[in-house]
Amino acid sequence: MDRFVSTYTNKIDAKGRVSIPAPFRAVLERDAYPGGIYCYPSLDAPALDAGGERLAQKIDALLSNLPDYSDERDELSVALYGDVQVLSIDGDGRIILPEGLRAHAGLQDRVAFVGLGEKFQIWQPERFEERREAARAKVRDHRKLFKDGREG
Amino acid sequence: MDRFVSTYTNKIDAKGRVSIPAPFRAVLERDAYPGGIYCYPSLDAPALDAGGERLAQKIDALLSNLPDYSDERDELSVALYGDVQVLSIDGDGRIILPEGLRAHAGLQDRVAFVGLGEKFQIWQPERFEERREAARAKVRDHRKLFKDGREG
DNA sequence: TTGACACCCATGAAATTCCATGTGATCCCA
DNA sequence: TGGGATCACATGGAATTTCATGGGTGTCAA
Repeated sequence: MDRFVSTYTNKIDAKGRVSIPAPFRAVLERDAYPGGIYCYPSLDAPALDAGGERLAQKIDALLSNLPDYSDERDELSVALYGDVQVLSIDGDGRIILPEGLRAHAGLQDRVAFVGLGEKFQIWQPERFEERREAARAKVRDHRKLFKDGREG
Repeated sequence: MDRFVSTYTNKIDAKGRVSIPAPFRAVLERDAYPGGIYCYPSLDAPALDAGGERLAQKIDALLSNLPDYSDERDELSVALYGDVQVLSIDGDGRIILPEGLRAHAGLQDRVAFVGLGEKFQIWQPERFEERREAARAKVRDHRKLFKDGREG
């Protein structure tokens, strides 16, 4: 199975274009639908979530459990589909990040592509470093707890 | 599979015309019946629902599950079909929104097209922003329900 | 004859496609 | 194993196309 792994940092050029890291492109080539990739603001982080067709099908599956024409379904649809943008990939493997998405993630001139398995995230590099450090610290805590439990 | 995805805001011109966003048109071209699109007031929001043939079939399916000559079916038929308009698409991909529909959604000079997967909605942009915020809040509340979806 | 509307064309801005360059990594062969 | 040739890839910019929008004209009906 193909996964998005590792982190790459690329530049946004004057036209708002960014190259998708080649390894990610390779994964997308098998999974993306011809039109491009799906991208939307992360719910709980100043970042963007992105992925291919597999990600979109997850959203569909989620909504298909709700009855047609219910308030609830419309509302979730708005949040799940209304915020999504389809970013087309040009011949050189680049996408254009629209203003709205850039604002949400605070992107300026460089972006970090962070592999998360079946999807990836797009971060402002410095912010991602902070988040990464926090995550490491947390893992250390957990390991410590685990170790204390075993040995204590 | 083709879905209506993302949100676009366009202008109503002096003649009452609005361009349907090109990505939506692409979806409609495969799905719409030649005459135009179906459009009607949303049941539970100050907005319009719209879509192509697939949407119409969904409505049919919904009604066919209810017993003939039941009050419920009559009411729903009226609610769903009674206010439906077929809007023809001109050579430049534009529609004209009749007065009745514009009134229901409070449309002035700009409209937001909101992709909802199998259909899309037409909103007065500011109202939609409020709804979008509410929807996001709700999704955050319901997070646990679809932990396996968007947040992987 | 006056609107309402379908059809056609013009235009500027934005997006997509195409081509060029630099650089770092990889490969191959002496 | 060193060193040159090659390739992959990110990046920059030009050329071309798409698209939203504005406006004109003809037709049909009230």
